[in-house]
Amino acid sequence: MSEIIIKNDDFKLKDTFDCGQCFRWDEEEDGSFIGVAGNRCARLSERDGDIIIKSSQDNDEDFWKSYLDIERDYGEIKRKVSVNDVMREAVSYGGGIRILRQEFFETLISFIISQRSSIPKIKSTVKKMSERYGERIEFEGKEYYSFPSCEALASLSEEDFRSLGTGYRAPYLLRAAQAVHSGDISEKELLSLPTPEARKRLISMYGVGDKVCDCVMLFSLAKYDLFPSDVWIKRAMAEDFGAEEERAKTVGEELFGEYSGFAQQYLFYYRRNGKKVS
DNA sequence: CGCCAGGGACGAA
DNA sequence: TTCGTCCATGGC
Repeated sequence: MSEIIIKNDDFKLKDTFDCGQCFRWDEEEDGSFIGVAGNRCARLSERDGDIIIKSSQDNDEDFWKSYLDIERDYGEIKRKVSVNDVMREAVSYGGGIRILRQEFFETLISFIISQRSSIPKIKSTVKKMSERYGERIEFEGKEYYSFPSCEALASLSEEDFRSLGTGYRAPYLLRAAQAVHSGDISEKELLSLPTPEARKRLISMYGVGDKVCDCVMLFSLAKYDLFPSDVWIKRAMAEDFGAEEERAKTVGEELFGEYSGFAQQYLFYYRRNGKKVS
């Protein structure tokens, strides 16, 4: 058990955990968040502008600094993406967003589950999967479960996935777990590749399309020069940037370059959770 | 390009 | 209560 204090002006727990990038964090009555990352559980709270981390593991500061992307200067990012009034409003609304550095396998599986689903449903499916096939973690007198390893999931049957409520995604999930377990898809290789090449590798996987591919690269592989585009983003790009919907991704990436992923998160969170225009 | 795939949540009727 | 629609899509 350890307590870590992190000072950071550009960080709000709610913005970061509610912007749709993660499925393992829940808000408590007192405004703190409890979640599981790797094989530890933690409670994060805000006090006087600081972030307080109570982790189930000792000497855990390095992990959290990486997971929470603490070393990055988000002030600079916010200035770079503030290219017009809409982006200034988006940044002002969700200025506490940080892009988490999540585990590759967990992110891949979670975003395959996420297709054509809703956040509460995805969260409950990931939780059930972890309870069945993950490792138990005790924290503050309660039980939590780590996300299952690729070994654990690769040995399941399609029916096992179906019984978790994953529906038609079951074969995608099984094949993805097997691909990672066999080393056919490796995080190490993907990290070493530039975005276009990593994208080709990921999108060649059965059940991984444009959207899932971009989310995995952005949320777990620290590739920021991509602009994940879904219906909300397409709508926003059409209304706020005059881009044709099918060109949303291209226009976003041309406009924001290496900051595309950050820009997309501010815009998405603002349009989806914040004040709506028109 | 168009259709379909589970299933749950949510609002309208 | 029931029905229609939506949901951070992708395969065929």
